Amino acid sequence: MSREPDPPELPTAPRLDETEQVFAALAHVARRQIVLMLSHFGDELPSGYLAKKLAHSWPTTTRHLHVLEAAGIVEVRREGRGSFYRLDRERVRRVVGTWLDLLEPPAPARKWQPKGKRT
Amino acid sequence: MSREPDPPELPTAPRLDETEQVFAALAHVARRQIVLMLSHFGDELPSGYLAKKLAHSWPTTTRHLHVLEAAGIVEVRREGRGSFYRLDRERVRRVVGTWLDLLEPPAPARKWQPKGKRT
DNA sequence: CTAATAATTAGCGATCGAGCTAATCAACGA
DNA sequence: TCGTTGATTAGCTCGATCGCTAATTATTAG
Repeated sequence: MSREPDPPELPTAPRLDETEQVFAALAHVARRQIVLMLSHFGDELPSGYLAKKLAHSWPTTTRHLHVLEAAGIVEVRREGRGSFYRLDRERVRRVVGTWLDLLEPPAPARKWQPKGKRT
Repeated sequence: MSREPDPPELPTAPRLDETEQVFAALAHVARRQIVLMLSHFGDELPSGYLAKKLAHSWPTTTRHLHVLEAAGIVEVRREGRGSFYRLDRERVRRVVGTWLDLLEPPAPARKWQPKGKRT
């Protein structure tokens, strides 16, 4: 059975811990700024460049980058003495977007009513 | 000039501290659960109902609700000895959604290049 | 080899967040 | 009035997070 050589774009629903990590990572303003900087650039940025912008010390930025990396939000490519970070836009969109979609009100908008009060 | 008597739905861009509060509030799984419960119900839920579901003590739930309220994500209505919480769906959608939209790549996808390396 | 640059790791102090129990407040029912 | 129920407030502890400086690693330049 050789239908598709590789499922190319099946955006599986985010796992629970994925959601956890991504939302936790995005909770800090510095990390959201990093994400936006990477996004605005479209490509990859070196660690030092980000560190300079962030009004924090470089090691602090490094740690934020680690948090983002652990959450799968960014990937790093090492070359020479440089570290180049790249945003996984899809992942952020998928995890956050999917969660946001859950906010749509369900069909008939059930209403809570006090227990044991029937009729 | 009487065009519209009242701007009915001008979703102003989220303020910076709004984004901060909302993202911080959504960073905790229990609070995201509360939001989803409220959303799924469509209407309002009493504090005790939420507390029972959450596998935490009631005071802990109370505090989570306060965080959500401070972020403007939920509103509370007191009646008798009950507290009824309601979700502000629009606010969540607006703040999170707007931020998510910033992730769209800008037009030509600029690329970073090392400084002082011209030509 | 040595100096300089890019980046991370180590480790510290301060603060914040989240959980709990106990105490308190407010409204209702008997 | 008195007890019960719904809910919050007070106060504590533990652990995680965040920021920093100093030290370390690794690569490149001279």
